[in-house]
Amino acid sequence: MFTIATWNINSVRLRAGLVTRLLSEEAPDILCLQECKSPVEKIPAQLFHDAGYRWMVARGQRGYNGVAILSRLPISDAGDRDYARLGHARHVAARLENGVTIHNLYVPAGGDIPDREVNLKFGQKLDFLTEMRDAFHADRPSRSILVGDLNIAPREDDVWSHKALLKVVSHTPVEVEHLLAAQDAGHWVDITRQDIPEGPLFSWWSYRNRDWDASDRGRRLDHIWASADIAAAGHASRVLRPVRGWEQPSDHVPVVAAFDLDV
DNA sequence: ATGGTTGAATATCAA
Repeated sequence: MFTIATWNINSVRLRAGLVTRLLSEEAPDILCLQECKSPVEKIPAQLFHDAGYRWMVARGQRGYNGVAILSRLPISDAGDRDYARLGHARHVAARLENGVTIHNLYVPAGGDIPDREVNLKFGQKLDFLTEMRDAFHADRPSRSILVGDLNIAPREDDVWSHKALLKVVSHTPVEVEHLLAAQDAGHWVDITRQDIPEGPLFSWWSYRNRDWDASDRGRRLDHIWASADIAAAGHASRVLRPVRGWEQPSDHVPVVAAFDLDV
């Protein structure tokens, strides 16, 4: 058995202390981070190493984006893809010794206006998802886990108000359609919803709310998927809501799952 | 309809 967590950390250097707190309190075998906002060489890898996470596979750039996989189980670098040719550090993959591949993704947020004719970023988001679909169609994943900030809340109960968010980027029908097409192409199973089929499970709350907890205007943007061949091994999903209340928090909280597979 | 906050890098851009 092993456990895996995904967390958009919104600066791995500013929040290195929150990362070590999570490693200490939750001790996932693997932690996938997004929005590290750091070149790889400036990620505090030694700190994580000293906390028992001796392996790291990462991609980074100055100021924006950035993804990292920390692990206390041995992992090897399994490459990356530049979906939609944006030149951004938004994907990295690692492989466990048991042959399981971990994909860590940070899908573009997509800007404010959900119309690719007037908002370049929205088009890039859709293109990114289309290329994910095509890649999974060309090479159907097996013994694979895909996690990350997918920046889309696909279901009605993945947002605080389906009606209010239908025209808000992250919950528009065209985005949901693109996300589900990528999921279907890879025969990916949403492990969080396999475990917890109904009800709100928000993983993100805006910084712009006076009281995130009381108003609870959240969205489920962070996901854990598994390829169909290993989906039955996934269980014990959790969304760590209290982390949003930690000192100087990220606007996202970790999502966790366990897999009953030999390591 | 609007504005609200945060981080990186240092004037804005991205989220």
